[in-house]
Amino acid sequence: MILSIDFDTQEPIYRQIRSQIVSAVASGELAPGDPLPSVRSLAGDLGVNMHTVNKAYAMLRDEGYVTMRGRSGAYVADVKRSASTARAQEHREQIATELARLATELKARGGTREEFLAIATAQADHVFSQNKEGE
Amino acid sequence: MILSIDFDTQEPIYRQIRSQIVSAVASGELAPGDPLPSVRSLAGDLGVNMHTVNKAYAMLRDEGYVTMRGRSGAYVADVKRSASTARAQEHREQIATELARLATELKARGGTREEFLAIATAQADHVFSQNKEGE
DNA sequence: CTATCTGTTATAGTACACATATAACAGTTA
DNA sequence: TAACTGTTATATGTGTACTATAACAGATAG
Repeated sequence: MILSIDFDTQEPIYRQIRSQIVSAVASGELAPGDPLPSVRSLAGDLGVNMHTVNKAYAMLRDEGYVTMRGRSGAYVADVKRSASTARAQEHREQIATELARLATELKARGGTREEFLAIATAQADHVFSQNKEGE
Repeated sequence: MILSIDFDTQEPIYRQIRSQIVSAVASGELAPGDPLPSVRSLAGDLGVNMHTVNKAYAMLRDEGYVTMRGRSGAYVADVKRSASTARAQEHREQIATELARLATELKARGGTREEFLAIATAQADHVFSQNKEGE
């Protein structure tokens, strides 16, 4: 998988790395057991510092997306098998909170319930139709 | 309307002020023409600096939520009447982008399209059912 | 007209997050 | 055993958030 960093945006680099890896997990481009590049090599490829990549990896580890195996490095975990975890429940509650926030923003500008759900459905159709297996 | 600031969260104070005023506009608690407290009095009530409130007001002004009238102060604007503005279009695109982001996050953890739409519908029902007129 | 209050801008200081740089460490493995 | 992994420690520079003090132009109540 290829990561691309935008240095001109407000989103921190380590979050960009984290988001793109999560996206790859979502699309199936990264499957459980797949190895991730080492923090040093990825940092070199992206032109960023080692600690920036390490911060992204540590976050992915804390979120359950990857596991570390000593020298072997970082591997994609089977996060989908922990759907009933307390962590997974918190994750869904956080998504619900953010959805409510977006709905409120739209409503403040005159948007309707149907318009919000239309946008949500369109985006869901787009996201959940993507199912890549190999690269 | 009463604002409450959480000093222990990561969300900046000026964003908390801005969000709560937008929420009040969405619920109808604040209607077009309603006056907002002055930056100095609100800062005093909340126990924050004047510039922090001013930063929130400036953002609300740039977003079209409020208008300024010299000494009279800040008033709630009729932002719902500018639904076909370029700014309104950007706002909807930004919401769509964030919805896609949330859908991707849920999918990465094994969530389905139906589960995402179920959460979105539940939140939409909750948000769009709130319609306060007076305070 | 004039004093007052409004948002706004300028300057300065503190605190924290982000990113960098260099260095060293424990654990795993070829 | 040597090499590579993630991890941690320390230090530096930059940008944002918040505070503090001060002054300004514009609108308005008296």
